[in-house]
Amino acid sequence: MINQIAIFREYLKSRDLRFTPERRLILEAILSLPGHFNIEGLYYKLHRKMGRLSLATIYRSIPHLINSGLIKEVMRYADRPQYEKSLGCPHHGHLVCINCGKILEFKDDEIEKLQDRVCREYDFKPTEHRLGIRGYCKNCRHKKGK
Amino acid sequence: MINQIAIFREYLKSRDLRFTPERRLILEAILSLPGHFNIEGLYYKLHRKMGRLSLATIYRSIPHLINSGLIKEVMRYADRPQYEKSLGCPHHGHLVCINCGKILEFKDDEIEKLQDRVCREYDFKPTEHRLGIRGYCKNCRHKKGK
DNA sequence: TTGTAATTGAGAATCAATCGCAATAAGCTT
DNA sequence: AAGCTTATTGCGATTGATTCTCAATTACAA
Ligand SMILES: [Mn+2]
Ligand SMILES: [Mn+2]
Ligand SMILES: [Zn+2]
Ligand SMILES: [Zn+2]
Repeated sequence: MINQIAIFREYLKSRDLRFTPERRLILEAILSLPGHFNIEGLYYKLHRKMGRLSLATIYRSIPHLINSGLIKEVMRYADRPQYEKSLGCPHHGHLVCINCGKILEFKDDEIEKLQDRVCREYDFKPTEHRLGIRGYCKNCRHKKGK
Repeated sequence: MINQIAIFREYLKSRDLRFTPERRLILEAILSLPGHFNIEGLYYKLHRKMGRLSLATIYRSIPHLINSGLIKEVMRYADRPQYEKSLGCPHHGHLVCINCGKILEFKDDEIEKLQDRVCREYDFKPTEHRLGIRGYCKNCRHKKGK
């Protein structure tokens, strides 16, 4: 995680941007978070811990964190975009339960390979891909009703 | 397409909803559209053709069209959700060019099978899935720059 | 034709995200 | 260490898509 802070600092410097305490706090909060997160959750976490940190500042730093490769947007199914750490976190797809909201992650190299094949077929140079499956998780499908 | 109107009418009746001229016009406009569409485009198409048709009415009928299986939301990458006809349109993934905006569609049964396998592994009952790949299309990748 | 409950259009309301700006401060240069 | 330049912050105002409110209309079954 100290590593990621260094990466962020370096990224900022390379673009003539400043490494501010606010940006450091935002990144640290994200790194200490377990799974996915959204702006709202991040704001409350930071706002609770230390008094003032503007929501606008969080919104403004998200693009920088994405461009530096530290986080990525993973979903936009629901109301708000969801993000997750991307450095050191292998690419994966998501199973989203539309009943209880639980999100399962899965990794499948074969699918990734087939995606590459599709891109080759179309002479398409991919930069990002998302595979999301919605439905009912193990618990919810067996609870009752279909 | 006459078929789809019948389906919509039946769906509405089954839920004690009314088959209004506005709903018919909205569905007809969608059916006459070639590919993907969004609310804004639909509104302008309908508004141009025939004077008054409220934006609110369009927003209100989208969920009904989705629930009746006639359309589905396919993307939410960009600013606004994109929809497409779903009846008689086999499931497919999307290649979205982040330079020119072009959208290519692809179909891959092997990927679909692997997705099913993943669902089986997790005892997950899928209702919908989306595979989106962003990057540079054939033209844009060869134009200039990387 | 009548009655009832759903639907419409228009504008108001909501709410996430962005913007504008004056005060602040990061970080380079002496 | 101090000064300078320019990016950044917080705050409130603004935007813009979507939803809501409500009175007037209308589908549709009896
Ligand atoms: Mn994930
Ligand atoms: Mn499509
Ligand atoms: Zn569940
Ligand atoms: Zn392109």
